[in-house]
Amino acid sequence: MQELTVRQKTLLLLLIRDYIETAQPVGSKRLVEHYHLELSPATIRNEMAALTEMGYLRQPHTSAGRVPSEEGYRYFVSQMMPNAELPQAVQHTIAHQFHQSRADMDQWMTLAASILAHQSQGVSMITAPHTEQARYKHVELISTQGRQVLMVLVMIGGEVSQQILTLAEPVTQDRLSQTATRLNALLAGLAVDGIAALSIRPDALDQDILILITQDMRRNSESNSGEIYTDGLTNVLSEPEFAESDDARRALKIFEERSTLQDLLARTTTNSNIGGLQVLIGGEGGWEELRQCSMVIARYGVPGMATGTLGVLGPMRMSYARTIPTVRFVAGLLSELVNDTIVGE
Amino acid sequence: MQELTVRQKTLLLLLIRDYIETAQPVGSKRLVEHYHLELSPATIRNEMAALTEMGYLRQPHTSAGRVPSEEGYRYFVSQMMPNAELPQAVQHTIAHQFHQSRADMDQWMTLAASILAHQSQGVSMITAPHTEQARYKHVELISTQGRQVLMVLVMIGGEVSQQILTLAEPVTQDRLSQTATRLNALLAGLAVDGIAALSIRPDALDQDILILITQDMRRNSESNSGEIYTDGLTNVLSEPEFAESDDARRALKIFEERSTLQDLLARTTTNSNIGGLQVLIGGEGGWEELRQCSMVIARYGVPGMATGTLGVLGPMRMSYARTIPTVRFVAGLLSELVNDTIVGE
DNA sequence: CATAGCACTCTCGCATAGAGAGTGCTAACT
DNA sequence: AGTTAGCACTCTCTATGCGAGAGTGCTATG
Repeated sequence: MQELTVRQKTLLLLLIRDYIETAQPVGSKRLVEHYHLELSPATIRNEMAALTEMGYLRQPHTSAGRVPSEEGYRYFVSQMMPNAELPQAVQHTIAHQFHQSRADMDQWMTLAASILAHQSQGVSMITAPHTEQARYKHVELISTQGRQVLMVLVMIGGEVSQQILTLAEPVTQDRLSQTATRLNALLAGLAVDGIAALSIRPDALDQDILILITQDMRRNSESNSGEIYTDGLTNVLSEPEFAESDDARRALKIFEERSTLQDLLARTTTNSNIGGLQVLIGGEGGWEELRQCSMVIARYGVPGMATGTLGVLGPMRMSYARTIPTVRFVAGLLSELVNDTIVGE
Repeated sequence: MQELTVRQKTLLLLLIRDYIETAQPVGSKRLVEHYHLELSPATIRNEMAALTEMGYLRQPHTSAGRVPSEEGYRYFVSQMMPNAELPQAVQHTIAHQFHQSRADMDQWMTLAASILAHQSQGVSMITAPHTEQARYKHVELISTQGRQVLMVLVMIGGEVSQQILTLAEPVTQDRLSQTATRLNALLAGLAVDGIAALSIRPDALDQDILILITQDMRRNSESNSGEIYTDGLTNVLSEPEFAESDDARRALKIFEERSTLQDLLARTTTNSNIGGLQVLIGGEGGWEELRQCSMVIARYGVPGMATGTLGVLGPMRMSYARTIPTVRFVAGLLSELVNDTIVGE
C-alpha cells in the first residue's frame, strides 16, 4: 500500500476525528470551513478521492461525504496508540476511587467496570483475575445446619469459591475443623495434578471433601475465567448507529450469554501479553454480530500467577482517544492491585 | 363502575388475549372471524363501544381496532390470577433443573433468573435471600500473604460475605485461627445490637476484627438486599413496542443502575407477604420510565428469617397467563430451598 | 335486541417532485 | 505541477398528494 503524504495524513486524521464526534459523513466543504484549512474544497476533494482509492475512506453513497473505512480507523488508531496518556488529573481521580473502595476483588471489578464504561462511553467488560493453574491454599468447613456444610476454598492468589454440601449424616463442627486442618496440612500449595497424585485417603469424610475440592479446583482451572463484570450497556445503545437496526439486539445478546462473552475475551487475548493493548476494529476476528463495533482489550495481572482481561466495546466510531489510554491505565492499576494481593509487602 | 355482562366479559378477555398475541389493535371483524362468534361485527362493535366507554379499552385512533387500557389489563389479570397453575410437566422440568444444579445460592439465583426469563419472555429479577436482622454464625480468618488476611463471615441462614483486610503487621495463621475461635465462641448467634453490647475487648487484633465484623453485618442489615440477578433483557428489547422508541433505553437504564432496581423491588413488595403475588400494570407505583411495562412480583423465603424478591418485567402486553403461574411456582420453589438451607433436616 | 348497510375518518404505502449536498471532471490559473 | 473555479451529475431526504384498506358509529330494518 502506498505511503501517505503529510497532507493526506492530516486530512485523514481530521476527518476521522470529525466523524467520531458527529457521526455524520464528512464532506470537503465542511472540512475546509471547520478546520480553517488554507485550501479550497476542490483540493480536498482530490485528496479525499485518493484516500478513498487507497481504502482509508468510503462513501455511503455518491453524494454523501466520506466516512472512515475499517482500514482508516486502523490507521487512526496506530497513530495514537503509542503515546496516548490519560491526563494526570483523571489518573488521580481514578486511583483515588480505587483506594477508597473496600479492598475486595469484587468491589474492584465492579468499580473498574464502572470507570471504564463511564470514561469511554462504551460497554466495559472485565474478567476477574484467574489463576491459570489453581493452587490450593486453604479450606474451611463450616457446619451450617444439620447435614449442611459450607465449604470455603481459597486458592493461592486469593481466588475464593464457596459451596454448600449436604453430607450423608450430620457431623459436628469439631470434626469438620479437624478435617479441614488435616487437609490444609496435606494439600498446601498443591495444584490439581499434585492432589490427584496423593494416595493417602485417611478417612471417609476427608475423602468426600477431597473429591469436592478437586472438582472445584478443576472447574476453576478449566473455565478460562470466572465471572464477567460489565457496565455501560446503555451508553452504546444510545449511539445513533444502533437506534433502529437490530444489530443492537444481537450485540446485546452477546452480553447476556456470558459464555459467549468469555469466549470472545479469551480468544482475542490469549496471545497478547500484559501491558500490550489490542484494538479490534469492526468485529475483527470473526464476530459477525459485532461488525459495527470495535473493542479495546488488554490483559492485566501477574503473568503465570493470576491474570484477567478487561476491555471496552463501543461503536466503530468510538472515541479511541479516550478509550485507549483509559483501558491502558486501568489495566495497569488492576495489575498493581493483583500484584499486591499475591505478593504482599 | 358498572358491572360487565357475561358477553362483555368474554369479549374483553378474548380481545386482550388476541392483542397480547399479535400486538395489533383488534377490530370487530377479526374478533368474529377468528373466534367463530355467533354474532355479527356490528353487535361486537356496540359492545366494544360500551367497553371503551367503561374504560377497559382504548382506540389508538378513530379507524384502528381496540387496544386494552391499563384498566382492561387489570381486569384481565384479576380474572386469571387465582386459579392459574403451571402445567405439571413444566413444573417437573423446572424442579428437576434446580435439583440438578450445584447446591449453592448463587447458582440457584442464576438458574431461577434464567428460568423466569425464558418462561415469561420478559426480564427476570431476583434478589438473593436476605436476613432482615443478620445474626452471626461463624468467622474464618485466612492468612493470604504477609499482612493480607481474608475474612469469611457466615451468618445464620447461610449468607456469606468475604473481605480482604490488610493488617498493621504480619500475623501468623495460628494466631488468626485462635482469634477466630475466640470470636466464634463469643459471638455465636448474636445480632449486631448484641455484639455492640458486649464489653469484652480482649486483645487488639480481636478488637480490629470485631469492628470489621460489625461493620460488615451492619452493611448487610441495612441494604435491603444484596446482589440482584437478572436475565432476559434481550427478550423485552425485541418486542415491537420497544423497536424504535427510546423508552427501551430508559427502561434498560433502570436495570443497569442496580440501586434503582433495588428500590423498585423493595418499595413495591415490602407490604406484601410470602405467597402473595403482585401485578403492577403500566408502571403503577410511580415509575414513569416503565409506563409501557408491567411487573409481576412476589416475595419468597421464610418470613422473619430470610426473604427475597423475585419478579418479571415485560411489556404491558406480556403473557400474564404464563408469567403469573411461573413467578408463583418459582417463588414457591425458592422458598423451599431457603427453608431447607436454614432448617436442615 | 341483533344486524345490514353506509358514510365517514384515519392510517399506511407509494409515487412524484424539488431541495440540498457532495462529488468528479475539465479547464484555467499561478 | 499543483491548485482552484465552475459545472453537470448523482443521490438522498423531505414534503406532498392520492388511493386503498380498515374500522368505526349511526341509522334503519328485521
